[in-house]
Amino acid sequence: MATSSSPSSAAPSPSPRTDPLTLEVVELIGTVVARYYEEYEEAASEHSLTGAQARVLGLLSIEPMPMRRIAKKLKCEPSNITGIIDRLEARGLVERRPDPADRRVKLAAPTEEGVRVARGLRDSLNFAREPLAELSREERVSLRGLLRRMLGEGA
Amino acid sequence: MATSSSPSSAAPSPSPRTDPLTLEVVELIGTVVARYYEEYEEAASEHSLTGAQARVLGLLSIEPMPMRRIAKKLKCEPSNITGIIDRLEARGLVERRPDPADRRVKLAAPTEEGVRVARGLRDSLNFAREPLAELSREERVSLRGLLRRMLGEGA
DNA sequence: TATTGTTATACTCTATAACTATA
DNA sequence: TATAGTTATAGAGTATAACAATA
Repeated sequence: MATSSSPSSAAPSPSPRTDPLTLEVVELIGTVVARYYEEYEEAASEHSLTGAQARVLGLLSIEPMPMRRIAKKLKCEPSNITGIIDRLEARGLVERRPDPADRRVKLAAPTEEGVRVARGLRDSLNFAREPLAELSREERVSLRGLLRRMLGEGA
Repeated sequence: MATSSSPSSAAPSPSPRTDPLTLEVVELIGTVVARYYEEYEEAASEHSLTGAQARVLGLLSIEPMPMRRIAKKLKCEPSNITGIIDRLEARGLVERRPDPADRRVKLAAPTEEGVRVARGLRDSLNFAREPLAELSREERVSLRGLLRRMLGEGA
């Protein structure tokens, strides 16, 4: 922390755990996460969906998939997906289709109505995320770069 | 403000909803949020706490407060806090104290053990958030500025 | 024998409404 | 009368374990 020597060009970090700057950024990220989450739940609620239902529907609206895979994406137990799909199906937003290649598998796919709701959800989310409009184009490019670096190669 | 001429210096944004750059940044923020949330739940779980319990304990470790206020901070109904505090109290991490000024109020405060657990939780979180270490000091300063701008005056 | 989806069970979080004890 | 905390209730998400159908 205090008087580190830091020899090289751009010292990567003096001591990531205690550095006040890092703690401040961590705090800010926490705030972003909290706000984002709130707004996601709110947007879901406006469409009479729970957060989990909205996440599953959003996932399926990109690509139908086996129940098992949904569980992996959501990082929860497969048994939970049964109930979530049940409720989405009861509302006519999702249907279970047989997989021609493997009769054990059920493919969950959004109905037309489900696609519409997913689209509406995505739109209200983009709207909610508009704090980004505060930033100029250059700043958004900069933010994109920093977030990519933070997230590593994967993103 | 559709086809605004945007006279000033740095054009703030062409059309925040559809601009590919903005969508890309939104996507990245979504990834950060998901990862952050996962790691939070994971850290809580390592201390045998649920996410909600960890959030309440973290809150109280900064400052003891009336149950009602916890509900406001967590944006949930006050009746829910009763159960969460019950479970934290049963584990000896939190206690209910009378408020000398108002006998209706109960102040929730962490025990010594609760303070220790809260500290451990915070440490594992900071550890989990270490992707920031990828960034140089300058980059973190830049990120801090961008996040502040995004979040508006409040932060 | 292994895998997919399901059921059964138990726990936690959530909102709503009614209750109590204070104010 | 209004407020703080609680209780009761019901719905949803979660993990665990056991099951049927299929591979």
